[in-house]
Amino acid sequence: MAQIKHSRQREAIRIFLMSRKDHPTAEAVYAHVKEEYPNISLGTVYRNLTFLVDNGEAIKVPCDDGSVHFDGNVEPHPHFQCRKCGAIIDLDFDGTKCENALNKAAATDFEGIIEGNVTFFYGICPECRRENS
Amino acid sequence: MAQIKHSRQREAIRIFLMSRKDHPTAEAVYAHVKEEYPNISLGTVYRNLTFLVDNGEAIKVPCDDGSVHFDGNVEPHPHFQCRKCGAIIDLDFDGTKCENALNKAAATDFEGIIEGNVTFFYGICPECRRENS
DNA sequence: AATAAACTAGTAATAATTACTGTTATTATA
DNA sequence: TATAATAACAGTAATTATTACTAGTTTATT
Ligand SMILES: [Mn+2]
Ligand SMILES: [Mn+2]
Ligand SMILES: [Zn+2]
Ligand SMILES: [Zn+2]
Repeated sequence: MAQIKHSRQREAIRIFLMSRKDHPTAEAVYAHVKEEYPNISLGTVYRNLTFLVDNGEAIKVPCDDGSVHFDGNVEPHPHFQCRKCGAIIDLDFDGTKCENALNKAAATDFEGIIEGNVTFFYGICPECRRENS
Repeated sequence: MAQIKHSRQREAIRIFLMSRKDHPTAEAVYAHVKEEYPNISLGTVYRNLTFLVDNGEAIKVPCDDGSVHFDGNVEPHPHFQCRKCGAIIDLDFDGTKCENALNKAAATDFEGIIEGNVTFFYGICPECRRENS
């Protein structure tokens, strides 16, 4: 029952995450919030990102290349990463049907419990595609 | 055309990976190969794991929790991680159909190129399920 | 056997993240 | 509104995973 106190820094981080669609890293969040709070510490950013994730106000997006990004959009939605530039992009389609089908298929002959799955897409992002052609 | 020279250490790592079904981490590989080659360096393990992955003799399995595991089974197959104990387990079913369907669905209204996707399952492994009940 | 270069052990360096500590900001309450 | 309790902070140190470096060793070729 430890109470939660408001903090300007946490709020700034939250607002920033929600305003972005490009899934910033902890470092990117730090770089931005530093403009408003020049003394903010990187530890504070990490602590609050974890806090927000734990409280359902943000999502942690661990990518296939090992990098970790954050998302202010907590609606479940699939992600895509560009093999060229590493950008993380939202994919706007509903994969629920496929997801459920996969879970069901996976559960066959499996003695454990399949609770769900995360599908991560990769390829070439629109920008890199244009540049390349 | 840099030639490749055989090395006992690399071979030991390769053999060990192939003999395992539990997807060891770099550290776990190190711990084991150290028994046969007490002087082997952790750097050598990392270098060779990367080598094997680059040469199609192993697969790198970056998990949702940030940990990185390795797999001597290079046949494409889906993975599952237990939320309780963290174990990585192979799932023996063919998800190709769903995967293709997902790629197609994802490609709709997407200006980039969807090359593929990685689906990672999570839940409770058989062992943890038994213990818990 | 001699040579060249790939590979190794040992160690140092880097990157990402977490832990610690004394100080500050926030909230509840007198 | 002042006081008190403590959540949260800044600054820094520590940890973890991984990569880079270098002098010496092993492997393959002549
Ligand atoms: Mn997103
Ligand atoms: Mn496997
Ligand atoms: Zn791109
Ligand atoms: Zn388990």
